[in-house]
Amino acid sequence: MTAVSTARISHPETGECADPRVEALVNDVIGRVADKWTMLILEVLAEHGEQRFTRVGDLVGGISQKMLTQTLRQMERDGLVVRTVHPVIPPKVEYRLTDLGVTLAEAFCGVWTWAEKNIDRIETARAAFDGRKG
Amino acid sequence: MTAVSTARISHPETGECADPRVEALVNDVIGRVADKWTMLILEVLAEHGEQRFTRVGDLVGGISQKMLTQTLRQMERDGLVVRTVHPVIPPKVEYRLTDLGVTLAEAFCGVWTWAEKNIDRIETARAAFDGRKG
DNA sequence: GGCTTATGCTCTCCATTAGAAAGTAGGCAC
DNA sequence: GTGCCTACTTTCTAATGGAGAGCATAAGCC
Repeated sequence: MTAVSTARISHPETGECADPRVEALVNDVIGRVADKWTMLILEVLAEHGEQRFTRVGDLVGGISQKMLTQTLRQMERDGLVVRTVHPVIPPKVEYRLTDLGVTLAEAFCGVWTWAEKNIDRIETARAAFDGRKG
Repeated sequence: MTAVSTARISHPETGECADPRVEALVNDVIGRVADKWTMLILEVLAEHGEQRFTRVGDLVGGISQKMLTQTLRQMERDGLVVRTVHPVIPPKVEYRLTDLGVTLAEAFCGVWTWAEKNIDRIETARAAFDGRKG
């Protein structure tokens, strides 16, 4: 929690952020990056290195081609991945993380480990909640 | 990257995950947790401690009441927040993070700091991309 | 007795978005 | 020619998100 407060550069006295402009930008970045597909693709590329379009889709699993194209394009725009087109027939396009993408993947690492460690607690909590209300 | 690989408990040789069942569950958890509003609410509660409904909405900013209710309910179901109803008029309901929620907030801390540190790089990358294609 | 205020939640309507499936391009094997 | 391969692209439909109104409740005021 201390860490989180530090991270947001907040004023503990007022409970408000020092710079609302910075806050807005951070929220915007979070809004883009905290996307299910972005996280999943990031993780796939971090784990498997450079991969081509179809392979990324298979590794992610359950993503439509449209979302795959869209998300990869957005990640390319944000400088998270590099798109390499090999002008051959049939077409071959490879994607790999940039340095920026790698650092983001590392930042998300804590969330992955958290998810793995706490799956049971979440399932338990869910079952308890549903038993109470559902 | 090493860290990420470790996180997913993968087989470096095959590039596949050891247990597809675990992978599916982790992906499911990530799917829920890697939500813009979940992350934002988590951060607000981590930074400001226990808060009531309207205050959470104000602190998050730009969230509709429907989404606020919905996301808080889901977080409660997943055991991330505790919902305390004070039977007074007008109604007063307070939300605070559970231990589980706190640990998740800490896990996300790295992403926040990453976002703050790399806003400039993202904006630069975006401008370059848009200059090239847009 | 009404009228206002306050709060957390719900409901309804409309815009945006995600997903499934079919289509496109273009060289190559048959 | 027919079909294949791959990375998209388009189209159509289903799901989701957001804005705003409504609801329930009761104290406070006139």
